Amino acid sequence: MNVKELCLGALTFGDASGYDLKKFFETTFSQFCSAGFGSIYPALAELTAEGLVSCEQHSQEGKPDRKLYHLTAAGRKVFLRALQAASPVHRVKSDFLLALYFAHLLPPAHLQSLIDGRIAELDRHMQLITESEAAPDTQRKYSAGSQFVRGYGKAVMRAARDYLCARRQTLITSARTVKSKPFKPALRNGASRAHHQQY
Amino acid sequence: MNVKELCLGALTFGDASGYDLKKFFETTFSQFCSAGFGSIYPALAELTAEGLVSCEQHSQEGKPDRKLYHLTAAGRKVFLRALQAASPVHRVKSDFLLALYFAHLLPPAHLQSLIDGRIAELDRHMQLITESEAAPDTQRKYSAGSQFVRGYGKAVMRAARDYLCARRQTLITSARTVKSKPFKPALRNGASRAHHQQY
DNA sequence: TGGCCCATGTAATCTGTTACATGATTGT
DNA sequence: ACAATCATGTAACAGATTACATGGGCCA
Repeated sequence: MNVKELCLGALTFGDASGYDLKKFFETTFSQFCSAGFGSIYPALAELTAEGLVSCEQHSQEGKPDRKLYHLTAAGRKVFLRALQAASPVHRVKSDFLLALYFAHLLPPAHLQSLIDGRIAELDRHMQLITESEAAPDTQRKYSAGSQFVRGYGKAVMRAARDYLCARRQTLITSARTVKSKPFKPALRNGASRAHHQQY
Repeated sequence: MNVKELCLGALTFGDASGYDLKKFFETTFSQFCSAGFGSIYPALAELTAEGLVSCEQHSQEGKPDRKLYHLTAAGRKVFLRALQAASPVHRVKSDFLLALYFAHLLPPAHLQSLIDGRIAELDRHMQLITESEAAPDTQRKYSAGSQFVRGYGKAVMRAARDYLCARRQTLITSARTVKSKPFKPALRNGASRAHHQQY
């Protein structure tokens, strides 16, 4: 799913401007995707050219003009097709976990702030979900799918938070001890047939 | 963290070829990143040109030649610096969750296979982690960081699995009922100042 | 007065994916 | 006979990030 399809999907919930879509992605879709203006605006232009969305310009007092985009019948069809055709890949890209993997190379203080920061981030994110559940906004908030995904997010983040809290100290102390005795085994099982000078 | 830095990191555990690194990323690093040959080989070439890794060619009988890469002192320094400088972003990109968000637009059977498939994937992944913990391989497997990350993965995946199993039926049934009464509220709070024909 | 919100867009750059090209060996 | 493993690479392409450019209103 690229930004174009993401925009189509968001527009199934109603008309919106590029600016609105960015906000929407940041809040409602933030658990599983992200997109910046640099990809949203070109995407909307292309979708308009393809006839998958229509666009109306609106003048506002004291604010810049807005372009309100609307999903066309063709756009809806394309989105539904894409939704069913896409292989449901779930991918995590985390410099946080990468850093933790190399705990033995990091100062304990850095490790600590890394984990504490992540816990705070998780708390903030879970808080936002809870608030969005409480606040009466649009009907979309109560759709089965959105409820399910919010629940999923909370469950997974809660587990992450619990794990981080429980194992935090263990990691920091054991990383410190391991640090003193460095090891460098070969990455592969087969014995290396040549040797390097720098060892 | 890009592929170049990822390669440097992997090479802190010992010398390896591009092919080895791919395997390594697929197994050990799979929880938080991924990389294909198309990025690994160019990355290694660039790192060699920059003097961050050194390279030795090895002839093998019955197998293609291998280029064994070795982290230089400069490379190690660059990696440590990058590791501490990087903002520890944790990002999820999931067409699976996106699809579930639009449960009201999908046939129940499709929804079911989506969730069942994901559960199977989680089981497989958790199984792989458990196996890698049991199998005695290199010392790296027992480093504090790798243990921590494996535990994290298992905890989070377990929570995801539990949630999916518990709410699966609820989603499928309630998505079906919502489907019959479509709604289209505006995406933003402010009332729209113009109207479209296609409604 | 400084910074954030609203609002749209372009252009350069970075990064990674996909497909192609080659080729011997081993297992089913 | 066919697929998989081992092994390295290139080139075209897709996709997204980043920085830039513009400009009024609002709040502390």
